[in-house]
Amino acid sequence: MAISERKKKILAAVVDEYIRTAEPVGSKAIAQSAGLGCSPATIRNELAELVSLGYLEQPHTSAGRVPTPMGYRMYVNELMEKQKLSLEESEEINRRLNARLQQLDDALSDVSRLASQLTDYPALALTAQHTVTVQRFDLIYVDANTFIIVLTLSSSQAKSKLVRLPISVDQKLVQRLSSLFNSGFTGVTEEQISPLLINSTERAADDTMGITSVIAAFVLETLTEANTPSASISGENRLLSQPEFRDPDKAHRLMSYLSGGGYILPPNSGLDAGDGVKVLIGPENVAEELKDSSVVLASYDAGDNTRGLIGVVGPTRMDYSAVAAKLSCLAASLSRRLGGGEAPPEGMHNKLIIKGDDPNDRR
Amino acid sequence: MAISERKKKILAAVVDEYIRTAEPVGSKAIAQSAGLGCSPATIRNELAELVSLGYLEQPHTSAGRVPTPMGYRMYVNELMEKQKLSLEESEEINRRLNARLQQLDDALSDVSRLASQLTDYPALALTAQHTVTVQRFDLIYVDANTFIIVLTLSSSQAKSKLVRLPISVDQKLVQRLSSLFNSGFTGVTEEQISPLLINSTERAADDTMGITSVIAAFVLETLTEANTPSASISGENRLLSQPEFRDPDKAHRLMSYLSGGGYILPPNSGLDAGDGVKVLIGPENVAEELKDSSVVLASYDAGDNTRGLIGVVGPTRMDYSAVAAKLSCLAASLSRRLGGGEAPPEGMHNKLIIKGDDPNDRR
DNA sequence: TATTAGCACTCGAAAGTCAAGAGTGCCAAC
DNA sequence: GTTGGCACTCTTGACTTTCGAGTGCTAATA
Repeated sequence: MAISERKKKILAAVVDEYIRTAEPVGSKAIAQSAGLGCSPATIRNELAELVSLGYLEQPHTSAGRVPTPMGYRMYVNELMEKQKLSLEESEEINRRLNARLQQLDDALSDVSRLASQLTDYPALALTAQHTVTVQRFDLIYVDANTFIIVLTLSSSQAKSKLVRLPISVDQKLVQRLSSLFNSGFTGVTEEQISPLLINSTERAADDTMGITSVIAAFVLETLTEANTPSASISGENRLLSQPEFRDPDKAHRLMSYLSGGGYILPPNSGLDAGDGVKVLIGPENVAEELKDSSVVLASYDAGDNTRGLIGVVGPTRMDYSAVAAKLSCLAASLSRRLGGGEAPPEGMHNKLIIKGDDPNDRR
Repeated sequence: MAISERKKKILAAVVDEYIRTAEPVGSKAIAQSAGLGCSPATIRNELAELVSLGYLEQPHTSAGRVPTPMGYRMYVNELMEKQKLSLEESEEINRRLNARLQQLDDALSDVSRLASQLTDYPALALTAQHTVTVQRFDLIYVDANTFIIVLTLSSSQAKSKLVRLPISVDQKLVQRLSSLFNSGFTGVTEEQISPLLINSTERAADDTMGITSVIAAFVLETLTEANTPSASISGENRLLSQPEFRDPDKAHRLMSYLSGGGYILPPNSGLDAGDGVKVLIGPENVAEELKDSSVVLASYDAGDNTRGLIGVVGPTRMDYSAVAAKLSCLAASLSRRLGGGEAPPEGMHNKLIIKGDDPNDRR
């Protein structure tokens, strides 16, 4: 349904103002702010129509207007001015991202923390489900009681573990195991590692001390960890500064949903491609707990043909424009760093160590 | 100053009751609960004295009594019955700890999350400052563009990184670098790694491609990370279910202090030894933000001659007894797993990967 | 026909009032 | 030293009142 140009301007003004103040906005305020030269009375007529069209609502008869989810949707799709970050701002983001990613590991939680700091809302970072295999297998013999397992994964990470044994092992045995694992366990997925395979390796290596199973356990553990999509959430506490979460119960419900590793995405939707930013407004969310909050999502190229997500959660009255701009810049920076086989900048190599939040952790 | 036996009983009853209900407790309630056969009037007299001694206070003239920090202190030191966990409970803790630690990495955040779940308060886990060195150094040559760095640390961890280069390297060069690093970079602390050392290694290896500095950077990064004391905090949101944090501003202040990696400990106090549990009540905390909260801390043996801390933060009206019992059990379990050079149980090896929370993250 | 000024009306938020109840402090009696 | 009794205090919650922002409608106007 088409809407007059003026109605759009008014709707935009209502949303902008409401985002700014969190208070229902009245006709007078609009008459001043939106530069269309007409009186409050005229605006009131238009507002009444916008209400009956479903874009706005009134908390009660004699209050100002508040956008409905449909109103926000219209705003996000057509009305809001796409905010461009200034050059300094986007360089700032790059710089901070760089500073973080130079650290080892924990990229995911660093990214979510950064997103939260940038936007001042709770933020999350997710990795996609993924099928990682072992590409190469090394055992380093240290001494009779000690060796190191080094796995090179198809995701271009190396994972290692120091194993100390209460018994002595023969260097020969370690070498045998190394080459057996290299032929038997490379290129296989997590599911293909069967007790059968482990047993036959154990026999072939002539391993009577159960070392094979220790190694196999590490391989499995590592693959499981690398395959599990994982999430990191930061800055839940920032919810509390939003007036819509002044009710501690409401805040608590959402926060514990989030820190329980809440599932933000519609399960089928997958992570879509492109650097586009996706906005889920209020009831558009599947999770009951999010029905009156909004989520802004941006996806990034995590290399190894997978994509990850960064998102921000806030009240429906969220500064969509600013958040979208920042997330999109952050996602682009991340993609540049992690993605696409390009040689990354000096000293930086693909690494996005997957980090587990236990999804059973909800309470 | 000595206090009559009866006063102690009464004080204990007040604290117990207040912990349970969060409401000021009156003389009548005590007369019933504490099994000392005397009337409310008698109790009132005693209460008045306890107030003037500083153990209790009244929110206003005609309200029940509430413990002061000094009252809690007395309670914690002498009065509270040391709660013993039932065998099932402590086995439950062990079991859950085990389930978590079998995962790779992230031990710290798993531990804090577990502590928070057990106690239903926000919890944190800290590692001590630490001086880790490289014990052994391996380079694995993969192909002309790829090699793997494997560091074995004095903390009995192995850390590895896959390095892909845009240029080709000679296998010989990799070997030379491996042995040079093994002699030059083992046993040295982070501070001892100087540009001088790096330069001389580079020259000795005849490395014209800057590979030495890539490796040295990884060594430095790894040591820095391993040496940095780090903290993980979980379950901040649980604060919101405490009536004393119904005020969102108050809750917000404390939560952002905590998730900013707040410094809980008096800077000089160090982490003390022993499995004792330490309680900091209200104003005993140094941080302004904690002045009206309490902290319960337990230290664990993190192996490698260092100790770590687990702690729980809550209102001064905290169930000290239960929290102390749980933390102490958890710390003991952890110590058993990480500490003391003992061979850990099947499949478990020393690993407490240090995980960074950026201390500059405060806002 | 679209816009505007004017005005009565509505409703929520904030302030004020009041009664009920829990708990005290004190006194006199045991 | 302990207890029952009683007047007093202070908070809490319910109820009322007031105030003001904002509306919807109508009639006048461009």
